[in-house]
Amino acid sequence: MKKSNELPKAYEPSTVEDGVYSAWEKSGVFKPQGKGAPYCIVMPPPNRTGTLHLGHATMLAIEDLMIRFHRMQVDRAWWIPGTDHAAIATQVKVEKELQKKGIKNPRQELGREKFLKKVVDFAQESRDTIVNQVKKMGSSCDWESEKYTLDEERNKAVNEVFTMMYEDGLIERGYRLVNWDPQFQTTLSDDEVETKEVKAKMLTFRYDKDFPIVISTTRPETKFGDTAVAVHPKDKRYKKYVGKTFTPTFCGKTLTIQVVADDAVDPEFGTGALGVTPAHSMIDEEIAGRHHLPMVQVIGKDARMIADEVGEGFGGLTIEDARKKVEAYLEKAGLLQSVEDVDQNLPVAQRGGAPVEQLPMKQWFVRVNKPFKLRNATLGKWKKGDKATLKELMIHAVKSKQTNIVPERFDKTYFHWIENLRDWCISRQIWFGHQIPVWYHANVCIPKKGREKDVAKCLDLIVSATKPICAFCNAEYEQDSDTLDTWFSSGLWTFSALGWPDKKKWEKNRAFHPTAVLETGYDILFFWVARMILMSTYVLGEVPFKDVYLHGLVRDEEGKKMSKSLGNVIDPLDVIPKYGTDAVRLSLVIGTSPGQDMKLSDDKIKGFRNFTNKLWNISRFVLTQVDKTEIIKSKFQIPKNATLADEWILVRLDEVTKHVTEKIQKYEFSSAGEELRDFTWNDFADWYLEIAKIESGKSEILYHVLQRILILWHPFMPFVTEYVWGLAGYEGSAITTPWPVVETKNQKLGTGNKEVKRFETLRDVVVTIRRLRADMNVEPIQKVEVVITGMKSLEDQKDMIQTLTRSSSLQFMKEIPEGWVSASAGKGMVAFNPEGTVDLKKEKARLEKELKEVENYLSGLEKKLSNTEFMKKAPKNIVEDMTAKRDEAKEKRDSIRVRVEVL
RNA sequence: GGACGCUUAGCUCAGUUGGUUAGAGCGACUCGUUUACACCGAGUAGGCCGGGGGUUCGAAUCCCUCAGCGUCCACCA
Repeated sequence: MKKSNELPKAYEPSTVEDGVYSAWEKSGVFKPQGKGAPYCIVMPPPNRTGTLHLGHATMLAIEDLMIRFHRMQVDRAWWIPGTDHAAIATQVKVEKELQKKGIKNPRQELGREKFLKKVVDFAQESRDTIVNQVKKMGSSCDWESEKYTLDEERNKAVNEVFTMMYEDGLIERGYRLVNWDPQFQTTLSDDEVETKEVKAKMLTFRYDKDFPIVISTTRPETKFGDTAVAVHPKDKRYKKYVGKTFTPTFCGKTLTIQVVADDAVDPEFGTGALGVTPAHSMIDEEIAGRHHLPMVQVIGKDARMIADEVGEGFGGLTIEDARKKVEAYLEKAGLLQSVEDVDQNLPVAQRGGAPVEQLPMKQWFVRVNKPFKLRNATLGKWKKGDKATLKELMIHAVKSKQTNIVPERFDKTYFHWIENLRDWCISRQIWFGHQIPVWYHANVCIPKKGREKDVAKCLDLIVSATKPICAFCNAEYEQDSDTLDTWFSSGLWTFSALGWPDKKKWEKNRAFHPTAVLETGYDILFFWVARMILMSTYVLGEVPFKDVYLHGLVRDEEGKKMSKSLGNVIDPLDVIPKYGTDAVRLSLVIGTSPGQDMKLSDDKIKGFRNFTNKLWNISRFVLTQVDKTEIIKSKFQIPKNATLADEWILVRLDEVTKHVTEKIQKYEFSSAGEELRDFTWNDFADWYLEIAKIESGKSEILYHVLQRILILWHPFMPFVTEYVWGLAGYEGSAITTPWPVVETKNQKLGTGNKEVKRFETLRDVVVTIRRLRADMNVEPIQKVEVVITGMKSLEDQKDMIQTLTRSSSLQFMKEIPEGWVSASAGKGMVAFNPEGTVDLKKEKARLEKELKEVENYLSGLEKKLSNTEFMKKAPKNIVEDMTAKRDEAKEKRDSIRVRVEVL
């Protein structure tokens, strides 16, 4: 072990961190230990699309904090790491990379097998990078239980749930309108579609000159697919046409247009008549559904016009070209009434940004509004066999507080999203992902011998993880080529990571589910959190996690989103070598609040780097003061010759310990860290350490306080605390040291406590003495007078001042005025005017005013405390607090009264 | 259009079912380098808590209203 005076003056994180981490990893402490209460966090799996960003770093810092805290509370803490295959995101990434290398159409050119191999290789590389970064952050996760959303076990879970849902009628195949991304040739869920504001032209026109109704649209090219014109039922202008059918010729194509009345139409907008295009607009599809209108698709998967369904000359055109051509046609034919420039919200793909088309397609859907028979007793509300919908389960999970969202206001957002939730399209036309476990019967039936009559019984479709064999004929089954939405597998994450559906593994880990908390950014509340609740309540009948902690997004100094194109990205791997992991972690945890975006700057991280260095130097100093051979390893006890300063620091230490513990439990990490920093820097380093330089015999206390500080800081800054722990020679390692439990039986803590007050007054005196020195010729006696009135007698004052100043080498006033209280103070003297030098009349007036205020305050409190209704519903601690405040105010009132009388 | 959030010191933000004199970090300014630390210490200045109204003995905090900024959802065809 190095001697502390040989330690470098500044903490050098880069020489420390890797060694500390690998020592932890080797010792096996990341695995759940002992027999405490299960405490499990399943890590939100980062996408295997490359590298981690600060959002991930935030997630890791907070989760590691919670895990370490609970591990030290001797819970069976288990943090399961993993990565997400991220289906479309990863595939897109690889396609782009391959295109850069000159392969224009990677999927066509390579074929499914070769292309998938490329994606899998890339995903593996990403995984290795990510794991490295996660370790760099100091994350104490159990690497031996690492999972992947696309590994074999997770695939089993996916197939199992798919089958269950299919059997329950919750998954069905249907020909419906879906979001289609023409760029990547796949469907998208509603959540993967964003809107972009663009300038558009709104045309007001007739289909042809004989058609009686004028309509408006920004998408004239889709009008080939119109099958109706809808008007409001009460609109007098169009009443005579409702129910009639027309056959106008629109740009060379004959349409069949019914006029229908529907409440969804706003009579005030445009002409009050809406051309209904069921195949290319969700709203129109709904209207069409109500009136049983046919659906005519005019745009194909390639985002070009379908030749058979449009007028001559329009087939094969791109949407843009067709739009221009329709407009030109209408104008030429004199059908165009007006053209107006409008702002339009264009749906675009979240990834890639291409405009999304709404097309009717045969796809797989999860039905969220369909009642089904529950397989388990669910959420304590439903019995096995009861009927409910998935939506109802999702709502009840949060309404009943079985899952708590922090901060609470996101409840509303969550409920609102669920209420508007439509069936979830889960099939994707991409290759990378869980292939849909559905098999289709080949068209040609070649009957097996003797089963000729049964051929009619051949099943068209079988849901199965493995290739089925037809009982009646020799036709082969072919698996659906589509894959599942990536969120389908992530929805199962909490329990699939714990081994479900494997019976043995699941039974072994059953106690860890529901997991303790899900910590993630609020931006994926819908994508993921809601779907995990859906899956877990459906499959297991219980919530996936007890709490949800949502952190804010990390933005740059100007509040902009960090993005590569803006060049304002702070890469965790850049700042970690510069300032150390501990500093980066602190800057992501302190000065932030849940659900609120945070701005991060280099200066902020630098500030916390300074703090880690402060802690380092505190330790260095303490270790020079301590002769470890003298320190007995038995339990720390307050020395018999303890001074007031000693008692004060120890009382504060317990107080801070208690507060920090409570705050972490309440997810108030920032506040906990701030209080701890204030104590460490202001109380311990700047004040107590200074006294310890002069007063001897403090080594035990110094050693004890340092130990406690290291423990309390450990979840926030694991590396420096662990390293110092070792240097200081404390028993074991910081990571496994039990969290201190503060005895509060005989020692009431809190700011109202008399003892604490006394010590604090004492500290104020010290501070004032320092000020006195600084302002030696200014005589700021009045301020000192205020401090002295807090003490009971002159004897007390003398005693206290002596105690204090013994520890001070400061110089004080040269001459002591008559009548002042004086005390020896090391090399000099310190003096106070007990009466103060204030104007007595002014002072009396001031006191009377103060008295009035206090009396007022007191009567308000008493009024409230005598209010029976308030007393009934008010929580105990509030009442206690108010009572204490009342007593305190009473005391103050009495003391002021006395002083007023004297004057 | 609906919902949510933000507005507090020059900057970044705390402020716990209303409580006495509104806090911290950074920055600014003054002073200080003698043995833990200049990645330091001791101090100082700086606030009509976005505007207006209300409830209350008492409001940054609760209610109403207006304004600016931001986010999400839905979308008008």
